[in-house]
Amino acid sequence: MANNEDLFKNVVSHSKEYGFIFQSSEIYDGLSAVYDYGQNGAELKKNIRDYWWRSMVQMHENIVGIDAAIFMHPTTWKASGHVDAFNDPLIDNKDSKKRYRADVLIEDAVAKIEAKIAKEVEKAAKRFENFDEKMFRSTNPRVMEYQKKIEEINNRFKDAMEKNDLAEVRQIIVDLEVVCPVSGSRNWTEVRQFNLMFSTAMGSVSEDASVIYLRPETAQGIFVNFLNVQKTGRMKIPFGIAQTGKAFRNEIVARQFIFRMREFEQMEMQYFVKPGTEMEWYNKWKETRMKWHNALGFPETKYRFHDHIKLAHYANAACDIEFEFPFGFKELEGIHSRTDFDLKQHEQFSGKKLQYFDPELNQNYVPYVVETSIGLDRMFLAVLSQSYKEEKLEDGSSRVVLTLPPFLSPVKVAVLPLLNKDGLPEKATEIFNRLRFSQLCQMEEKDSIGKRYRRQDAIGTPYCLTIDHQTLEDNTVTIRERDTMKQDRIPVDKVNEIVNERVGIEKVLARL
RNA sequence: GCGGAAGUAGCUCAUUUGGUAGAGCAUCAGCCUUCCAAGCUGAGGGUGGCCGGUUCGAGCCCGGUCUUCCGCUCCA
Repeated sequence: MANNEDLFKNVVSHSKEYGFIFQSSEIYDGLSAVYDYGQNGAELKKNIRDYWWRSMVQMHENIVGIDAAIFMHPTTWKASGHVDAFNDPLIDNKDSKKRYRADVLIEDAVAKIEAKIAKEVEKAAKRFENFDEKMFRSTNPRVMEYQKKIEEINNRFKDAMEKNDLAEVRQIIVDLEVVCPVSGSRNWTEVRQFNLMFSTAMGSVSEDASVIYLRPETAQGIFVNFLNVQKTGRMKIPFGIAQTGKAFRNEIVARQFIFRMREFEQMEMQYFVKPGTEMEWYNKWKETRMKWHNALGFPETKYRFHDHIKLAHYANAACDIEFEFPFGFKELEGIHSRTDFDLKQHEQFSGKKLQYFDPELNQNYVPYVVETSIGLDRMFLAVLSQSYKEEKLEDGSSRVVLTLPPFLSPVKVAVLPLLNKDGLPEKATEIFNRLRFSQLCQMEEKDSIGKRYRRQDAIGTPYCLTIDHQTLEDNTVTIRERDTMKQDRIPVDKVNEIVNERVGIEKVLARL
């Protein structure tokens, strides 16, 4: 077996060769960190999404699903903290390659001057008996000089930020002779504004248009609809709202194939609970989500929890479920106890109450939230890289096979007439036409049977039905199993029943 | 974002010092064969990532740009 790096490369090229993933706008040289799903990828992705949706919504009577718009009122992102947190002016030191927030560098420089003042004050306090600090500060020429400088800097910086004049921000840093603490040099790049949110304009007339953002996460669509769903669905706490959908982040560095994309799909569920019970539910959902992963049948050692030590401003507990990708253990899913932060923020910014009346306690409260959030594209990559196998066969030949869990496979069954004559294609068509009502099937007549088997192996088709001369005599076909390559003969009448049972999602859901 | 490497047919790669691009596999058509990538015949497919420069002439030299990979950095 090739090493992990080669293996990953092979997975990437396999995804293109067999229609799973293409680079976006490839004929125009592509667009960095944006990918399209091809004919097989779209099916696999849809099946993974379906597995998540069914396990969340269909299997939990107190979880319902919604589909909120990508565009949201701009204030949403002020309330959520995305506008402030994602709007920092950044600058790099060219020698140390370190990146700093420009505003922090300036603040540090100001702090240094303030320290100088403090030193003067301290010295003076020692020198004079009846020291009047206030008087000293307002009369000492050196202190006044420093103080004036600080005000100048602050005003310049404020002006620059208001005008969004990044060149001026850089000039302030240059004028202050700020040096990089690591390299000690003053070799700075331009200041750049990194906003992780994509923005666009809404409104047909440009003067009236307002800036709106493409959502950087789907969660806010759930929070703003909390009361709508609770009231119209007559939901009682604890209950959950699930959603899958696209989110957009203008990542500075986006790499590793579809692991970090600028446009990606999240599958999120926000679970609303009574304050004080959140840790209980947090642990419950950790367990439930891990079960969901393990039900796929991949080795359990491929998954691990990673607890966050440094918590985001909104969370009081958080962890990731990490998966061992070919490039190492990386975050696949996040489970966060978000407290009442989001709902309270939206209450404050919207002026609307977002509270639940608890009939048992006979009182209103803002619920706490436990969130599970998984990246669909990452899940896709996890499934694909875990299923990709390069096998050496007994006869010395080799094959590439995707040992996908059958219910996730893009094509469930391939119907193959052994010969392209003698009435076999007609018989195959008949079987194919019955089976296609319940499963996505393919029928192939071209090329040798062995070649057709390998082609189906390469896209992870779990079963091949082969129609041979015996089929015409006793109405049986062979069913070939992808992983073992073993064949059984089964009656044509039983084909639908057997196939549906084996490739169905039901037995996987039953394991949850 | 910084540094390094790469980009030739769908894929993997050739094209010795600059002289108007080839192979295998794949694809398509036909024939033959039929249970794990068989064979034969034929066909299609490339403005050499893109733009510019040097040159009589550039896939090859130079500059820029885009994309990808590796390392660092960043990452709610």
